[in-house]
Amino acid sequence: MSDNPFIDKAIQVLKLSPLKITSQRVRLIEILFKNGNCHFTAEDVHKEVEKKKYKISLATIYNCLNQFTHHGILKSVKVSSDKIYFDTNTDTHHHFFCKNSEKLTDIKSGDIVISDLPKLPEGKKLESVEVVVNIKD
Amino acid sequence: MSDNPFIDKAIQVLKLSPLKITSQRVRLIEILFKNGNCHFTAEDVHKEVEKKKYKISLATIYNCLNQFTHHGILKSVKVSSDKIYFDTNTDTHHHFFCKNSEKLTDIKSGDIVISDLPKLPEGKKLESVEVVVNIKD
DNA sequence: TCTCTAAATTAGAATTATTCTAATTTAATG
DNA sequence: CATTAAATTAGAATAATTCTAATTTAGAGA
Repeated sequence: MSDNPFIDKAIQVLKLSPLKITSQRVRLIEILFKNGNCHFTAEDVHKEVEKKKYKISLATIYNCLNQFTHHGILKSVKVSSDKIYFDTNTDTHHHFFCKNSEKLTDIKSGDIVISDLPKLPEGKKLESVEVVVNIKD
Repeated sequence: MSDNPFIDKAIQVLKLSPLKITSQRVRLIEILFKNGNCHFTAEDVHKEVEKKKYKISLATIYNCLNQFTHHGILKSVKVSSDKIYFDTNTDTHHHFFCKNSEKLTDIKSGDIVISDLPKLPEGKKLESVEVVVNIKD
């Protein structure tokens, strides 16, 4: 119990997963979920780790971000940037991506409505629908 | 005049741009537009260049793909893959991306309808809306 | 047609984000 | 506790893309 509901919830999901509870993973979750819904690149997380003087290697940061994504703690988002973004909001939703600041912001569910989905190519199954609204200053 | 309307149109756009008409650029356009609407990675183009025994370096392929994109001959598409895809269809449209084959296919305009767009963050301008429907086998 | 210059091409090096390797440490089960 | 599979780590490796600096070329103007 950390008095922060976002951190608590993420730790709960971690505990329910087959992943072990290591100090690195707990600290990364604290960084990621401190302010609720946020978007991070691996480098963002790395900087925050340095600032807090935690000893967590970049390899572990990448490992954890990927495993968290596989276990429903994070979502990954691809936009027209060469970095992978990780989103602490795992609910279905979409994004603004600002080309100037290279920052993502959530579009809250309902603020964008796709009223008609195309039929999928023969024999394929739907995995997800990603909408990115690119914006600039 | 090449008897192929896709190639002819792309060459026209090239001629109207400030880019010079080099043999490399013409050959790349021939490869890209031969079959109308298509999707290519730089490596796809490189393989095709090798197959045809053209002497066009990978650096030139990258340069040209990027310049073509800046001058409206191509569009670039980002999906959850580590490669950049280039699309010969520059009209507004969206994509299926198959996670198994790593292939893009067009969703023709009208087959997907976004009936409600969110209001943009204060002071930002709309650049584009990208919809990717991820599918799998 | 010739000259000239900015643009284009090139090979290869550099960069950048990310993943891999193999050795060491640790969580947590019994 | 003892054990072992999982996690962490430093550093090397990879893969896509961009950069560098030297050479070539397109095409405008004389």
